[in-house]
Amino acid sequence: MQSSAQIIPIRTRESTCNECAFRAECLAKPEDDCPAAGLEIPVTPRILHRGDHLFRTAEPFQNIYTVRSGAIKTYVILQSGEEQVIGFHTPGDIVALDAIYSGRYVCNAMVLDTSCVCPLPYEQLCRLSARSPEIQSRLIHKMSRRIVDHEGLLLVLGQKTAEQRMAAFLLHHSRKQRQLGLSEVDINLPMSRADIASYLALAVETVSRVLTRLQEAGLLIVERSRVRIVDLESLAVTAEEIMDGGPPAHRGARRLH
Amino acid sequence: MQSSAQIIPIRTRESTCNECAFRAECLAKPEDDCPAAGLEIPVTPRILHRGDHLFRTAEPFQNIYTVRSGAIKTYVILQSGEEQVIGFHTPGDIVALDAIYSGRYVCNAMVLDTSCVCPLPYEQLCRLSARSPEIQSRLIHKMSRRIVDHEGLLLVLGQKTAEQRMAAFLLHHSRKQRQLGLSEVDINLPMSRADIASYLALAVETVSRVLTRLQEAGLLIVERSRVRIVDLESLAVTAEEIMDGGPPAHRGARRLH
DNA sequence: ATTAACAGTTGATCCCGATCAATTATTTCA
DNA sequence: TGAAATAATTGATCGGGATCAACTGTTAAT
Repeated sequence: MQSSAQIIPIRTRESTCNECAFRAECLAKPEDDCPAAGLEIPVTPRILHRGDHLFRTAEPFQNIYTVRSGAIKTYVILQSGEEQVIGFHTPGDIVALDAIYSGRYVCNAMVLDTSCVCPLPYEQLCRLSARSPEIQSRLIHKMSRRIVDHEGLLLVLGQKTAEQRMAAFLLHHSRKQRQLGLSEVDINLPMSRADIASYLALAVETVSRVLTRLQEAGLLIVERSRVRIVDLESLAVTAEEIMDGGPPAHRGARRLH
Repeated sequence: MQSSAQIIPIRTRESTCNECAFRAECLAKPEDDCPAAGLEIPVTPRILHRGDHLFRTAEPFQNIYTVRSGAIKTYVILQSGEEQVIGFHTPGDIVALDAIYSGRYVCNAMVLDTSCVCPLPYEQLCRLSARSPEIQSRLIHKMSRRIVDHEGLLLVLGQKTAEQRMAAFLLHHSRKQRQLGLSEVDINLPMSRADIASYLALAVETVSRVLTRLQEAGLLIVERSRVRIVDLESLAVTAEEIMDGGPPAHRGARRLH
């Protein structure tokens, strides 16, 4: 488990958000300087590795975490003992927004890939946002966006076929990567097939089969945790529900219900 | 459509939250008086009737709405032309938290039953919450709770059988009613079977069949939009996933996946 | 009261995706 | 390096719930 990733050169001593290259995607303001020095959030970025936990269910809630790099999965353990994946979090995302309500973490957060996160003490963030309308607005926007994303996911889980779910999942990652200035066709999936299956409410076998099918249809090239999107357009058509009466351009896009 | 409900005696002129009987469930503070008169939110409660719309998709976002009484459903129109129900909102809930992110309403909000709502101009609310940590905290808590609820719903849609979904749905309403000081066994369902089916990602026929089955099992008495829960305990067992190895106390509770 | 439009229930059949089973990579660690 | 454990793929079968179809209330309008 001890790899060279451990010695990534990053300052882990306390610093402020003014120095952070990721501030445009974070809670801090996008401008070059905070208008008042007092508005800076002192943070201690942490490097974590695959398998590490940020927090676990029922622990008292102290920090929310902004993801700077890497990937985090949140999950709960069902009464059956099975693991149920709740979400995947990549750079720009905030982890633990669901813990604010109860004051306890409601899921476990596990690192999928070497990651850098900024723990933000919630109490401190509240005091800060009370003095800074901009920070307050950013937090609320992040939360609103999470609600929108969840509503989209509810549609996917409730109304889409296995093929459509997988397509929507890949498109989501594609768009997120583009938003971060990365490639929108070379997708890295740091989570296991089992994680994807749990998240999309499918069987592992189905995930595997659907990936194969999408590859055979010429939409993807799948190579382990590496997926290259060959036909982004068709993938979008597959994910979205087709308009009635339109030409059935692609075999993968059927309607349901 | 013109019923006596129209003449409910309520002051619809502008008033403040200090006078609202529902403030404990609203965004305003629970204490008897606001510490500063300036923190009061001037609101104009509105009475709406079945079929009325609070707002529609793509309209510019101006207000969030707190529900005082009645029931609101939010929905979107899919490309197929079908209606997809996103959520049901009852007293204490806030409608349009998902519109903050984009600045546009992302769904339609239709009144299911004669309702009283308070439109809260979002800009105004922001300015207010910037000066009142309590208000800010309440808004954030409401949003966090919505996120938690969505996560629960994702589990239900993704991992539960038709029977479990229906049981979870009824329990959700039961608990909400109890929280409001109403009966936890006499549930009123102001939405149609089609609405329930859409929300739970089931066919209308399945909703009907499951209700019949739960009634035959002695857990419910179904009478049109009126459901009486006879065996709350068994309904909870049906909804929750059963612990492995435990005695299979109830026929309705099987595991899946 | 009569009809139409709609909402809800019940029955028969079918299909997508889960499950069971076997095989083939790929890690992990002695 | 090799063995054991784990992850991923592929095949065969089965079932929960969708779909199609018919029927039965309810509500609405004249």
